[in-house]
Amino acid sequence: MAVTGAYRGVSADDRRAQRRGLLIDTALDCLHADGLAGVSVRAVCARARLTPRYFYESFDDLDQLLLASVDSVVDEIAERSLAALAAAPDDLSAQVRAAIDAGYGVVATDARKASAVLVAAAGHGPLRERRHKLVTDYADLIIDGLPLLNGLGLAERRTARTMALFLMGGAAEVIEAVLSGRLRMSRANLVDHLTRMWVAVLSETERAGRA
Amino acid sequence: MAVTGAYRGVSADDRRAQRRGLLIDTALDCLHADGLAGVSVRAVCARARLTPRYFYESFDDLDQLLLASVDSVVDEIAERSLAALAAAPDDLSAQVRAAIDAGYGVVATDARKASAVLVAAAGHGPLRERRHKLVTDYADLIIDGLPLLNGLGLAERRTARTMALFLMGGAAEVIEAVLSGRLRMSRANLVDHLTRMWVAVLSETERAGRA
DNA sequence: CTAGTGTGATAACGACTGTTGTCAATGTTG
DNA sequence: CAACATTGACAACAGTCGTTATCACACTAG
Repeated sequence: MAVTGAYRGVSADDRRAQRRGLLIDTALDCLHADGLAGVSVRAVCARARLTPRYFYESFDDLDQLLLASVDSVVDEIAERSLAALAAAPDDLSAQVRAAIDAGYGVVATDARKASAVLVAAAGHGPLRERRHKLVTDYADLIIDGLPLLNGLGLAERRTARTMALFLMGGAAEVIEAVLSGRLRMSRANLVDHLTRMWVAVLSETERAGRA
Repeated sequence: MAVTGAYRGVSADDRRAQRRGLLIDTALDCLHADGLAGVSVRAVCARARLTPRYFYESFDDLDQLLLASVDSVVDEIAERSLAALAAAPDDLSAQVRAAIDAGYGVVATDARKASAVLVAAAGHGPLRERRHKLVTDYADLIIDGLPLLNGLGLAERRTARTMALFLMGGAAEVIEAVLSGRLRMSRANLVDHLTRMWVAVLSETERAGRA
C-alpha cells in the first residue's frame, strides 16, 4: 500500500508533505475555533477535506499532530526572535526590544498561533511535557543570547533560569491580555512596557548576581 | 421532586450543600489526575460515589462545575494573600514577600489546586472568560493593596495593570516550574527570587510613572 | 406498620471519539 | 486499450460523552 508514483504532476513524497502540512495548518484552525477539545481526527480531516486515512499516513496519534502544530509555531517565534536579537545593536534595551517585537509579530498577525502557544500551556500528557521543554529551551536561549548574562557560574545559572521563566511567563500573560482585547494598547506601547520590565528584572538580577 | 425532608439527621439544604462541595472537591481530583479532558459528568460522579442526578441537582452544566472549582481555589489564594499583605509591616519588600508566600502556600500544599489554576489558563469558552476576569481582579487587588501605587491617574492605572499582569504571569510560570519538579528550589529561595523580581518591576514602574 | 421521601444502581438515547476496512471513481503508466 | 496506483466517500467497531428515565432499597414521618 506504499504510495510511490506521481499524481497530477506531484511526486509521492511531495504529496505526503503537502497533506502533512495541510493537517498541521488545519489543526491550528480547529485549535483556535474550538479549543483543544475541538481537535479530533475527524474534525481536522473534515476541515482539511481529507480522510482519516491520510491522517494516519502522517501521524501515529492526535498528540503527534498537536505537537507538530505547536512546534511549528514555537519554532517560528524562536527563529524570528533570535534573528532580531542577533541583528540588534550591542545594547541591552535594544536587544530585548528587538526580540520581543519580533516574537510578538508572529502571534499578533495570526491569532491561531497565539491560541496554539496558550493552549499548549494547559494541555496534559505529551503536550504538557513538550511545553516544559520548550519553555526551558527558551530560557536558555535568553540566557545565552544576552551578553549581560554570559559567564555565569552554576549557582547563578539557576537564578538566571528562574528569571528567564519569570520574564516569559509575564510577557505571555500581558500579550494574551492584549490579543484578547482585555488590555487595549498599541503594539509600540506593549513592546515598550515589556522591554522596560524585562530590563528592570535583568538589571536587578545581574546586580544581585554580582553582589 | 423537590428535596425537602431531613435524612440521617441532616437537613435537605445541608445535604445538597454537602454534595455540591463533594463534587467541587472531586472535580479538583479529576482535573489533577487526567487534565481538563478527565473532568466529565460521569467521571466526577463515579469518583465522588454519586449519581449523575446529583450532579444536575447542583450544576446546570459541566462548565458550571469547573467554574465553581476554579473559583474555590482562586478565592482561597486571594483571601490568604490579601490577609498576609494587610498584616505585613509597611515595607514594600515585606508586603510583597508576605503576599507571595501566602499565595504559594495554598498551591504548594495541594497540587490539585495548582493544577486547577493552571488548567483554567488554557480552557476555552466560559472558563477562559472567567480566568480573564480573575486575572484582572487580581491585578486590581495588587494595585490597591500596595500603597506605593495608590493615587494613580487613569493613564498610570493602565500601566499599573499591565505591570500587575506581568507580575502574575511571571510568578505563575516560575511556580509551575517548581511544582512540576523542573526547577528544584526551596520554598524560601523561590519566595526570595519572586520577591526580588516583583520589587524590581514595581520600583521601576513607580519610577517611570513619576518621571 | 404504612405511606411517602431520599438514595443509589442501572439502562437508555443519540452523538461523538479513534481506528480500520471496504469500494467506486479518478488518475497514471504499461 | 488494459493494469495499476491513488484518491475520496462511507461503513463498521467498541468506547465514552451528556442527559434523562426507571426501579429497588433505605430511611423518615405519621
